[in-house]
Amino acid sequence: MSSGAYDGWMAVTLRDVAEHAGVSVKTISNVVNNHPHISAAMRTRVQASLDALGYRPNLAARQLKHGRGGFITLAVPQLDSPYFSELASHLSEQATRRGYILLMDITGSDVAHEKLAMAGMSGHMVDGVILSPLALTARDIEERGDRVPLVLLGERAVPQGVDHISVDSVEASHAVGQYLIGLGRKRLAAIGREPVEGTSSVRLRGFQSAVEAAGLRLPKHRVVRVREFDREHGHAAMHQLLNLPEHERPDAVFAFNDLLAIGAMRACLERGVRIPEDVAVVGFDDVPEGRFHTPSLTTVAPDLRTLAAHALDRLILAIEGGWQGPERLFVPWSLRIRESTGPS
Amino acid sequence: MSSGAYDGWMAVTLRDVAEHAGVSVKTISNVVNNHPHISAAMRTRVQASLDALGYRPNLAARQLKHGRGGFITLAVPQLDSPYFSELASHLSEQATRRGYILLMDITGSDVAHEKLAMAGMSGHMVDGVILSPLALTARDIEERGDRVPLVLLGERAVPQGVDHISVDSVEASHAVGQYLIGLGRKRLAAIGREPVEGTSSVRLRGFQSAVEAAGLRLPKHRVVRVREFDREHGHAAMHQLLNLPEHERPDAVFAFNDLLAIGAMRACLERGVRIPEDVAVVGFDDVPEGRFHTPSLTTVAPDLRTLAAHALDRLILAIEGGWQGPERLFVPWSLRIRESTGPS
DNA sequence: CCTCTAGTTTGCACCGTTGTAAACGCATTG
DNA sequence: CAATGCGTTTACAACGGTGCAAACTAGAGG
Repeated sequence: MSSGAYDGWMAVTLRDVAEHAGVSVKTISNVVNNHPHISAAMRTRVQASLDALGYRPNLAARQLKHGRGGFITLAVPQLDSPYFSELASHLSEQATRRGYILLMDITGSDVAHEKLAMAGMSGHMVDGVILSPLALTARDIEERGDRVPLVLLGERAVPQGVDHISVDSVEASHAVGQYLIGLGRKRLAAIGREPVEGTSSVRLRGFQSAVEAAGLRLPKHRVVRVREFDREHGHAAMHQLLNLPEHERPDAVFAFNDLLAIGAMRACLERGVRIPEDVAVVGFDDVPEGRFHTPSLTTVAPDLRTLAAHALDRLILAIEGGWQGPERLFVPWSLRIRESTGPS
Repeated sequence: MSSGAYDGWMAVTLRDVAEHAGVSVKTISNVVNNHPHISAAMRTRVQASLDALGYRPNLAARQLKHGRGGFITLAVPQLDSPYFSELASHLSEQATRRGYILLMDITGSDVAHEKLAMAGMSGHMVDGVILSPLALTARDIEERGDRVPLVLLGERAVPQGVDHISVDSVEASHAVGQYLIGLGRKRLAAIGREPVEGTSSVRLRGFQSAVEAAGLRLPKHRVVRVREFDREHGHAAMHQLLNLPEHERPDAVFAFNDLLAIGAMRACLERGVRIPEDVAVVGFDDVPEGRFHTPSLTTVAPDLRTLAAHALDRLILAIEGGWQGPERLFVPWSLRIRESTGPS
């Protein structure tokens, strides 16, 4: 081969070890995979050669042979958001513990990219996919051709026939609404409505039901639409709310994630609006940043560790052939009350 | 569900396509890799079969054949820190664009894990490693047996003979010192000294040189040691500084990363210390969180995009066999002045 | 002493793809 | 019309590892 990836360094193969130990290739393979029925003498002898040469199995060859790769893809819209990077951390750690390697695929909320990820990305190396869809519709997912094991995360696009894991946003958002109303707040607002069916619609539904159950209203102009769930959009959205006429201005805001909430709080500061005296703010996700923010942020904390565990349970079940049918799982959550809503 | 005749799920191989098109396997391969010297007629005919069957090349086989895997590992101590997740984002995106897939390996600043990562992790699939060492010493790195192409990031452990890329922390920290002194601050402090040679010693050196050049002092008790660079430790460290006797208490603090700074600011709030009036605070990294914090954080912004680009340039050079010897590269940085140090 | 088993070890084919070199056209030439 | 050449297609052998079944050990039993 021409291309000199110079450096005579050549990987040690089973053949090399076999030669060194003076036995057949298959025997080495047997020892490596510790098959039963190997004599103790042989085992130690082979092990010595193995160590001497520093053998490392070639994963590519292995997976080519028995068709499975040991890779799982996590496809998320972005990594540089604390929610996703924390999720990725948990998944990566737990996947490693279970003998899989987690690949990360950043889709950038691009439909084409999400479809590609869903199809198992780059061919046959990927045994399963954990997808947090943002752009994909339920139909897109239903109609996927490939049959790579798939687990969906998050609130968006819930098609039939696919495993789906999330926090129960409706319930949690309902609790947020009740909590704010319990504080005596009357003019509630929400930040984070999106154009498509997804996270926001679910959270809005729960929140709205609590508001209406209390005989209050959540008028359209106090539900602000955003394009992305980041600080900048939260910031802009809050300014919009503060531009409302005095008697319409909110005294409590539920932002559908923490980043939006943090942006919103910044806007309050700029306008001299006090938190929590003038406006109470609640987020969703419990990112570490919210705990150290001034004021610290009241939020819904989903149990990400459990989320990751469930996702891997279901995915590995499907990969290893024990899948019995789709499940819809919810993970625990809790409301973390902090300074942004004042003393309870 | 729909999609015609070929549905029974089995990966489509070159052989299947060859049969379908009535030509040899190699011809299909040629078309897929668009080799020269293929007649237009053949090309369209094969393409038709390719599309009809939905062929996807099997990466495992491909890499088994030509020995290279197309994978790069990024090994970082943690992902759930905004600095690393942002870095990972850039690297992942740029790696994909260059035809490599980025694997992430979270070492948890564990020596053994870092060594493993450095050795190319999981056998032969990984063509190169980008490592941000935290626990490894320069000797560990020098003595590595494997010869997997390696690029180091960050300030720690700079051995001979290995590519190394970072921001020039000494210079940047010097600038931070000068800036604070220029604001009229006299009792400077630093947060983030570590037990071992690394990021902190470099930043401390630059900062200290500026302080001393101005005829001031940076006494030991105003340089606080931390075990980790996170908000909690910054918080504790600042409390420690605020416990100093009145005349020793700092009027300016340089935290060696933004998370420490954010924790420190929280401590100030708790003690009723005003920022920037009583204490000016500066961080390092320019994480998005600092821009939206109250007060927003003055910090050193390294150019992560360039950092990622350089790292990949060097690594891919080594992988593809054009490496001429180690280089030490610095990426641009800038000082972002915000509320935590007041109007300049 | 020979057969039978059970326990070990081995040879071989094959996973899907591609490099190499040889075979096949087909058209241009002497 | 045969010789030459070029562009196109094909057969075959790898890459490294593992499933399968055959081949070899011994020790047990007849």
